[in-house]
Amino acid sequence: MAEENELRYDPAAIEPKWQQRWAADPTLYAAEPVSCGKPKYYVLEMLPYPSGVLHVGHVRNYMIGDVLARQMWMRGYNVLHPMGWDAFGLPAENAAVKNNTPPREWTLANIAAMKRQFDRLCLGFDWAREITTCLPDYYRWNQWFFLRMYERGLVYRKKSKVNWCPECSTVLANEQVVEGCCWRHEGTLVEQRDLEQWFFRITAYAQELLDGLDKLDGWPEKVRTMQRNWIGRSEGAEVDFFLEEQGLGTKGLGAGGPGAETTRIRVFTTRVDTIFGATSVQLAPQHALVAEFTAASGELKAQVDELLEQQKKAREAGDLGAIEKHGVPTGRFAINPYNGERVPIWVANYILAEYGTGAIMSVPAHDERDFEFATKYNLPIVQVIQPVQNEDGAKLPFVSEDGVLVNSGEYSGMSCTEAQKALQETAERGAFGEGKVIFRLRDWGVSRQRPWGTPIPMVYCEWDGLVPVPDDQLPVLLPDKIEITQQGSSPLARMPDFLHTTCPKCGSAARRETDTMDTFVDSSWYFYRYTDPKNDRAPFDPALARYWFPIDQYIGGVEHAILHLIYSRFWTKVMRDLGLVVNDEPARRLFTQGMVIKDGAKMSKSKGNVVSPDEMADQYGADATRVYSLFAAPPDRDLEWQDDGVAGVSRFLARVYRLVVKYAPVARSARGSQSKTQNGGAALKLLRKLHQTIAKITLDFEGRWHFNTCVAAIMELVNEIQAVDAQLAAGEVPALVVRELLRSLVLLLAPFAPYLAAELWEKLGEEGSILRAPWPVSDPELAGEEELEIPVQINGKLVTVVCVAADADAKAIEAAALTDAKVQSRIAGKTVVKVIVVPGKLVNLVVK
RNA sequence: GCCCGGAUGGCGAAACUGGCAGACGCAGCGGACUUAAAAUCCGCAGACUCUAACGAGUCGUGGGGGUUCAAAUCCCCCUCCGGGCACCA
Repeated sequence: MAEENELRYDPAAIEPKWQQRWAADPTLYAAEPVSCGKPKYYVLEMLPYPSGVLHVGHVRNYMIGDVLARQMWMRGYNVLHPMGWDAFGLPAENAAVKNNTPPREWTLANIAAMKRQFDRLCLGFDWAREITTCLPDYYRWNQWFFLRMYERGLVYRKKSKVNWCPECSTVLANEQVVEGCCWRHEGTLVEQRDLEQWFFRITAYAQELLDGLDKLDGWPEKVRTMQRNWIGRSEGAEVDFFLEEQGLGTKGLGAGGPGAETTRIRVFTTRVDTIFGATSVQLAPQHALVAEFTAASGELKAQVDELLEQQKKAREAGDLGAIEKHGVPTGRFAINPYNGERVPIWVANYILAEYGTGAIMSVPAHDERDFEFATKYNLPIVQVIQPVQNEDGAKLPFVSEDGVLVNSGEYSGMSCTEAQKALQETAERGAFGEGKVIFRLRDWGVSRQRPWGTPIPMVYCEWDGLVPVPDDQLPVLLPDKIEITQQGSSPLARMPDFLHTTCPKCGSAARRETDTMDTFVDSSWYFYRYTDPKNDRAPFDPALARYWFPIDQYIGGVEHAILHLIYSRFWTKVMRDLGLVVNDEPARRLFTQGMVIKDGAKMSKSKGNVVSPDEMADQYGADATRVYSLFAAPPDRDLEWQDDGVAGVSRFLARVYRLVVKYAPVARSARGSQSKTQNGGAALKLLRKLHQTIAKITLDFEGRWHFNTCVAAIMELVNEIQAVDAQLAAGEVPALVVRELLRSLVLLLAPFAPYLAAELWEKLGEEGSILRAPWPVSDPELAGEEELEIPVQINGKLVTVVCVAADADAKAIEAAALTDAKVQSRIAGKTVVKVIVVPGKLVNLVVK
């Protein structure tokens, strides 16, 4: 038996010791070569932005991934568990202005600090594969991809309305605008500006991105739904209404050809079957035709300007949906191509120029919004669909799709679906429309007017125009010294050394593109670089990517559901089409962890409720911090952080330490082998509990990831061992059993509390690193109970519990229940109507 | 408005296929050890009622209804909280 003073658990001594030992052997966390013959497992947590201030909310997902990685190592998988830094971005520029430190210096210092924190928490990353996106050996491949995509027409430049955040002093992608505000600056309204911008043609993959979601059954339904909504597929038809030339009736009918757009108005509708009920055409204020109308009428122009102003205000208020509908009649008319009906053309503030064709037909009888508008402005309402089931007639059948057409000429009598098909065919034959699928998804605007990002590898030459930088001139390096300014165009444009270059084609003086790429470009493909991080001839070796991809388990916050997670899906498809990868999707399974809450709010610096992992580790140890994070709630749920809880876990770890150290000499003395059936009494009970615990934890790892109940199961096991301490101390439990118990206990604990487990592994005299020790296997024979306690209910209420043999059949259980004294007294004088016996579970007597 | 989650003791939670509700832990209470305290160990602990006590009974998983021998779990309706989407034609 060990001395008292050896029994004190001191993480401050144990943890640095093992941290140092493991740092000296980086192969411990390294993935093995692809030829190792083991099954591969790629577990990845989303790479962090190195902000320098880390709280326990940030590290929760790394702990989840780390526990998983450690268990997979022990189960004999070739595990890839890398980490890197999403190191470009605005905070570095802001810090640069504030502290007068270059962004690069600030960023690299933060990375060093965060890396130290990660190591302290024993997050087992393969640092040999570390990537830092702000370094040229990484971002040159952003440029390389940009050029490949440019060659394929997947990158283009155009002038367009873009979202401008005045706080960031740069353009934002649609995905980065949340409720009209910048995603980084809550409350800062995004302005609309007209700028020349670079775009990635993500819309070319819209349908595939949508279809792929059906196959991603390892992703949370919530994320898939959000992406579906974002992509926003609508099936319908485009139809031309003919513009009535003033005084000339329907000239231009069926014309087409050049100039045709001035004689037609193309609308998009998902309900072409209601077209006979169209009583007006509504244009967005920005519609090209509106400009023609207003040119002729100053009064109309003033009215339209007012509509534009209302739209702008609503957009700035962040809620275009709440705009009060206003419209103005243009005094012009359009001709319905199906029935020649003459309908007025209006301009309305709720029509979006950027969706569909920027023009709609208004069918008040069958669309709630059109109904509202028509009622307000006294436009006619014509019903053209008769619902199959006549609801109480007062209500208009706004959206009924299972109706029959009426008042619709030759189409009357058709069902809505039949009519849609027939009407589309007619339009196509008459060349005044077609079936059309449109998406809400827009192309990804990637230009940023900031200096701390990947330079876009393009050159403007007076003679050759836009010229891509040739591959052999990559990377286009950022200047060493960047002078940060917050206003106007990108600071890079004011740095002559960067700006001025020569044309790669003709050699004459030329000017570089000074916009940089959105940082989401960096994170769209980083996980491929981990497979081959040092490659200087290609972004990665396709053979390595083929081995490791797709990612088996991706872990991160749900806030990236439609940013990073849609961009990286797009990127994977592009890379597949470039022949670099064979997988269609980057990650097989996605896990989104819950938030960490403190004092009722999400942990954040601005709320002042952050808990630092360093402080926790100082006070209770890294192991206790880890185990608490996993024990307090299942990983997918929000976690309410309580320092007292960490203290409790720390007490538990101290108990484990004392228990193992106390009986380690017994375990070490064990010799020979013993048949598993030879044990009885306390030894048998302990072995049974042990093997039940192994089975439970193994199952949880494979299935539902309820790591909180895994920890609880280990606690139960420890409690049970401790309960027979007297017998253990008296030597009543064979040394071999003690050895198996302690050894397995330490192994089960190893993924959760790696430092403590390593220390105890050594104390048990075990050879080799516990990081690669095989995961214990549950023996079903030992895990099985001999006797079971069967609850007995009368009329569904628990009365007592009877003990029966584990293999007792229904008859035996029923007999045991009926002969029980308590049961007898309860059923005396009554009739047992029915007996339900569920072997192994319970007995229920129905008594009258 | 629409679509996802969620609601269980004083608190975090557990109950995996409908089968003993509250495992495990925090906070709490009582005891042992100690001159004392800390640490540790042992025990109690959903609410209510009855009983001097041993015990016994009733209620109980946001609310209401239903299915079933049996419901935290399945079905219908409702409330509240969190998240996402929202004139998308």
